[in-house]
Amino acid sequence: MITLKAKYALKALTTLADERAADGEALRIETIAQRSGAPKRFLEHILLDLKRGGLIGSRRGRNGGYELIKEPRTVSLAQVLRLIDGPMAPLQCLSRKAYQPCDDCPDEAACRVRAVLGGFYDAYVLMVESLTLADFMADSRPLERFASLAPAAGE
Amino acid sequence: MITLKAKYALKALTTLADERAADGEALRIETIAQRSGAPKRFLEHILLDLKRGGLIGSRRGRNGGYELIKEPRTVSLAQVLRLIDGPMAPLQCLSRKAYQPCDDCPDEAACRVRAVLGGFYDAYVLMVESLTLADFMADSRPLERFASLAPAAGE
DNA sequence: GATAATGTCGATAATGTTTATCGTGATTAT
DNA sequence: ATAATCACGATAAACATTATCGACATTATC
Repeated sequence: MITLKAKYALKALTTLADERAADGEALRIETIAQRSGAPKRFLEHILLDLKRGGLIGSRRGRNGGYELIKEPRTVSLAQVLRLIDGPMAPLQCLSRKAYQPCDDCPDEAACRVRAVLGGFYDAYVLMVESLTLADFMADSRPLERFASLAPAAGE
Repeated sequence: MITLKAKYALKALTTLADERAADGEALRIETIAQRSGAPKRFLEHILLDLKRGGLIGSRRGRNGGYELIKEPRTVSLAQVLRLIDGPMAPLQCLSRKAYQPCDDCPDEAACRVRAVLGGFYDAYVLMVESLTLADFMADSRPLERFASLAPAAGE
């Protein structure tokens, strides 16, 4: 499960990406809240996170608002999930950006769970890094690129 | 992140699978705790969950203990994760075994987040269902079967 | 049948995470 | 000035995670 916060973030980013595609203005929090369905006061914090992450920009004061400052196809799902929900790895000892040894593991190299999930996580990362905000916008079939996986299910 | 509880469960199952492969006896909680590194009193509950899930069997009383009652290659990672951590879907509205409409979504069919993550989750499920306890045991290279994914990273 | 070994299982609790809401301050256009 | 708007720390309710404990049930053995 991704958190609801991350879901709101993706909806907000999609809203901003749509607006950008339409050559629109910066959008107020209120407007983003309405279009994305996120609670306004909660969304404030989410937008701040996205801003700190360099994905969106803001203007304060009258006529202020938020706008996307990256090309949608350069913003990966992985980037957003890491920014909002933190490390994605199934085990902390497998995290690329936030590695930490697991407290319960005396010998990391001997850990079978780590070995198996490590291989799995490699594939996982390829997927979430190849999905981008652009995939959330139009009527794309973004995951047909993973169709090659299907044969693996047969075994 | 999978929970520590799920990690303990996988280590315990691997321990039991190893014992089974060696034609060993049922193992006491204490012994499983030592071999898997899980706290004994916490492990109790985990083993109960695994028993209720039909993966292991137990004998009470003197000379009691736990043993794996399934062929390791018939126990998927997905099964264990669902049993211990609950639904795996990135959104509850995408869960196969525990579907529920998302509270924040007025129109599920129009939800772009759902559409994109849905495609992603399909691939994810194929992976976790094709990994089995057998992959955790020997010196296997379980994830080479997902090597076909690699080209997708190039774009 | 008494005893010791062992699984069963509900209660409790410390800690952290998630999902918010609120008040106040800072900035900007008019 | 004033009104509109973002910035951001404080707070809190609800829930999840990670345990530990005590008491009970079952079984083998003496």
